[in-house]
Amino acid sequence: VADPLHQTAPHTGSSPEEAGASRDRQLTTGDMARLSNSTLRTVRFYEEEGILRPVARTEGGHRLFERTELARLLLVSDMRAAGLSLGEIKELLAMKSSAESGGAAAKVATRALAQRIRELDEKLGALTRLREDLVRTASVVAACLSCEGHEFFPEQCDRCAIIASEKDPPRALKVLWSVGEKPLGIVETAPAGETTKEPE
Amino acid sequence: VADPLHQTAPHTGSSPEEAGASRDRQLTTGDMARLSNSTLRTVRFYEEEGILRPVARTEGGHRLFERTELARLLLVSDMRAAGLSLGEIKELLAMKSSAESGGAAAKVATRALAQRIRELDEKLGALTRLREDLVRTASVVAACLSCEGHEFFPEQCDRCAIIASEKDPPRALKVLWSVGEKPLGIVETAPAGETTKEPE
DNA sequence: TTGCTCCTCACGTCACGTGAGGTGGC
DNA sequence: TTGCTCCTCACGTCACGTGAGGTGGC
Repeated sequence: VADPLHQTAPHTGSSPEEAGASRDRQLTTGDMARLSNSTLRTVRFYEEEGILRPVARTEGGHRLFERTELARLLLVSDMRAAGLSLGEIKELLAMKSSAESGGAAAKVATRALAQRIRELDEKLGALTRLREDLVRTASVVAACLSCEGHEFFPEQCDRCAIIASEKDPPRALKVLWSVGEKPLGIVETAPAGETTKEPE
Repeated sequence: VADPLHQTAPHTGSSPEEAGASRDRQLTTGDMARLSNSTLRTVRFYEEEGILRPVARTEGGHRLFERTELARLLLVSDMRAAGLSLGEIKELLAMKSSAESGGAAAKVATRALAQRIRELDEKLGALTRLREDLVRTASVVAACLSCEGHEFFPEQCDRCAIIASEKDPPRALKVLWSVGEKPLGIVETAPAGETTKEPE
């Protein structure tokens, strides 16, 4: 909802010609964060972790990055979003430089990449199944939009014809729409009669 | 590699008839963990968070769960794997019980589910793009398998014909296979001559 | 001179992991 | 009686988030 970084337009200079937003100029920490949709803190943290390295600092101490570091950050961000830990990502980044020859590096990299691709396929499968489950759930729940003052509503929807007639209902429907939950504050030893006020 | 829970067979009793692994028997914390591929700690943590609730305890203090709680745990696990926070998941789980009528609940749920489905689509897109990038990278790197003692190897692979001839190379190739990195221990002010020992 | 950007600590948070030390049930 | 399972604290970890207080550059 609220974006983590002040998402103002990056280069609101007068003319795009002279505004200095040109290619292959060095990037600040803020540029890196904006262009990768991450945060200042993340860029600095990745530097601490040895994943990114600024080429220089201004005399004021501001970091300056090459554009290749942005590509690196973008790859790391995507791999993090795919669920890899920073340790696993570091291994991938270090594969080539820790090999003795090109052939050795290629062998290690081929294996590792194939493994990561298999894992991505598994994850894509899981997310797709969840998606289908939610889609089917939403289409059933849409039939409840006109449910007002129904005798079954909060506690016994599973006895309602709309829900009960579903053969092989999606899991999210079973979990979200079956017996209502009372997550906290259940008072089982409460004296009966205080709960419902009957009109006198 | 090593599975987090001791993955022994759950019910190694004599005959499957009498071994008591039947349907709708109550589940222990360990059953819940095994059947959801999570851990004892996670099940307990979800109880602390109000997401799961055991129906009872044995006199020894062991938790007992209904089978519906397993479905709940499975849904929560999948949503966590999809990147939702426990706070977001709790909101989804509480939607129905916090609504006034069936229609109101359905309205809230329809909106929320549609939103989550959109987010899943975005995530699926991102993971698919990463997958394609890795696949293309692997297919290029496969050509390096026979690279031995090459003049360009560690530092100048981007000048090698195999790499340079790629028009629009995948990002992972650029990051993983361009100029080699020396992540730690760069000594720029080192006195020259100590690094390489020349035979006398 | 005024904002906006970036800096360095340093403590907080989220979702668990990982023992320590003890009991339970077949 | 012996294992294996489960229990309750309680501290650790990973990947950052979030101020506090200060400087920088157009």
